[in-house]
Amino acid sequence: MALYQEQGLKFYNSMSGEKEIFTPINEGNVGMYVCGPTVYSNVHLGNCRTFISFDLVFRYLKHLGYKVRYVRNITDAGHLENEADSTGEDRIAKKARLEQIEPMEVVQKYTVDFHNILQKFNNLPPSIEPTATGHIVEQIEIIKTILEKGYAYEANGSVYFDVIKFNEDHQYGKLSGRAIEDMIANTRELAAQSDKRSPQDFALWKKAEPQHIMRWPSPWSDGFPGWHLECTVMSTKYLGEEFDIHGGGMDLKFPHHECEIAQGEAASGKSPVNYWLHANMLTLNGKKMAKSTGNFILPEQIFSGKNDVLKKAFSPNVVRFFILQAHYRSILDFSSDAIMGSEKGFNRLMDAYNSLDEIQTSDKTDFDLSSWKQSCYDAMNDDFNSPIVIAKLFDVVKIINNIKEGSVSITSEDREELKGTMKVFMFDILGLSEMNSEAETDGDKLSGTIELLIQLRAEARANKNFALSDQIRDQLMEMGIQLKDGKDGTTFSLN
RNA sequence: GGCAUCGUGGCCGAGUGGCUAGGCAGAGGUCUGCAAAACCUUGUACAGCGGUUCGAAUCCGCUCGAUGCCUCCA
Repeated sequence: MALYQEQGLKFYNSMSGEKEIFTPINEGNVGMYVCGPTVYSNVHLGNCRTFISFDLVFRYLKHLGYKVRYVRNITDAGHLENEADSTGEDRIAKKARLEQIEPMEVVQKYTVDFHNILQKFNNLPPSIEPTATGHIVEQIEIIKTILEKGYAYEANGSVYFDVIKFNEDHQYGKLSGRAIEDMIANTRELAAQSDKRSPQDFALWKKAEPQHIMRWPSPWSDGFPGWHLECTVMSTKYLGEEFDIHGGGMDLKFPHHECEIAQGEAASGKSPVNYWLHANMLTLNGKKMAKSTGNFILPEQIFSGKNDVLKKAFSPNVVRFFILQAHYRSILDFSSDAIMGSEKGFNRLMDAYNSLDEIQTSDKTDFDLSSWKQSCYDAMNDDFNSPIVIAKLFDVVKIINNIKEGSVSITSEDREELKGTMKVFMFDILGLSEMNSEAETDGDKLSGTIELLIQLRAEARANKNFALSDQIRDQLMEMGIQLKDGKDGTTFSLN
C-alpha cells in the first residue's frame, strides 16, 4: 500500500476557493506544471519563494509515493515589455540590445543563474524544463486549431484570441473571479493603433517589427508567439490536454492563467487543469518584490551579505527555512529581524537533530512518538502546511533536550525512529540541507588555529589566569568567532 | 473605480466556533571563575463597531486600514 493511500492529502484549489481532497487523473501518477521565469535578468528572492513553494509540493508528492512528472518552463521569447502597447518590445531582445549581446546569450546567462540559485536553495530539478523557443512549431499548430474553432482572428499579420467570442459559450474569468462586462467597463483606453477587436483580446502570434531580432516564420507573418501560449503548448505536450496540478505565482492568476484556460478550452474543448495552486508574494518593506520597481533583493546579495537590508549574511538553508516558516498562500514580508529570528531557530533545530546520536536511551519511551509523527503528516496533508511541520519539529527539540536532562526517556529503537522521521521531514520534505556550519569549517586551517587558541585558553583558565583567558575569548569574539564553554570542553561557531 | 486577499501579543508567523501553535526578542532560573552559548520556565494577542450563538479571533454585516491583480511581473 502506497503512502498516499494512507495519508489523505488535500489542498486549496484556487479555482474552487476551497481545500479539496487530491485525486489524480491516473492513480499513482501526478502531472504538475509550474510557470517558470522569464530569463531576462537575475532571479530575485520573490521569484525563488514561488519555486521553493512548489519544490515543497513536488517533494511531498514524491514522498507520498506518487510518480510525479513536474514540468517547469523557461520563457525565452514572446514576453513583451508592455503588452498593452503594440510597440512593446520583447524582454529578452531589449536586454540583448542593452547589453549588446545576442538574445540567446541573455537567455543562457540568466538560465544558468536561475539554475545555480535554485540549486543553492536545494530545489530538486523538474522532470522536464522546456523552453518557449523550442516549441515554436507546436505553438503555430495550436494557433491554427484555435483559428479553425473560431476563437481567434488574424489582423495585420498578428493573431489574437477572441475573448468575447470565447465567452459566449465558455466562461472567461472564472479563475480570477472576474466578469467580462466589468473588464470591458474598466479597461483603460489603449493606443489607437491596436489591431485588437476588443481590449481584453490577447496575442497568440505577434508580427515582428522590422527591427525585431527574435522572429520565426509562420502562416501569418514573421513574428513570435504570445506569452500565454507557451504554457498551454508545453503543458499539453508533456502532460496532456487535461492534467492534475498547475502552479504559479499569485500575480499570474490574471491574466496569464485565465488565458491559459481559455486557450486550452478553445483548442481541445477540455478544461486543462484540475487543481490550481497559487503561491503568494514575498514583500520587501511591505511591497511586492518586483524587478520593474527596483524593490527586490537577490539571493546572492543575501548569501554574501552585500545589501542594504540585512545586518549580516545568511545561508541559503536559513533563507529556505525562513520561507517555509510561512504558509505558501500567505504574504510573507522579508526583513532583517524576521530572518535573524529564523536563523536562531534553525540552528537550534539542527543542533538538536545533530545531538540525537549522543542521547541516552533506556528501556521505555514516555512520549507518544507515533502520534507526533502522524501530526507531522497531518500538517503536510492539510494544504502543505510547512509552518506547522516546523512547529512540530520544535516540539520534539524540547523533548530531545528533556531526554538529555533525564526528565524524559526513549528506547534506542524509538530514538532511531525519531531520527529517521526528523530526517524525512527536515531534509526530504522541507528540503533543508543536512550540511551544517561546523562541518563546513572542519579540517580547514582556520579551525586548527582556533582549536590551538582554545587549548591555550583552557591552560590559562586552569592556572586561574582569567585576564589572559578572557582576552583570548573577547578578541576572538570581535573577529566573529564565538566560544561556547560546555560540559565537554569548548567549541566555537563562526558568526 | 472594479475584482481578490488580508488585518493575530515587541517582531515573524500558524490556527479558524469552545481544549486558546511555534520561532525570535524580553523576564526569571540552571550551568559557569565571570561571561557568552546552551538548556529549563514564563506570554491569554487576534483592527474597530454591530449581529448570529449557550459560547467567536474563528460565522454574518458595516467601517477603517494594508496588499495584490485590473499594463509586464513568481
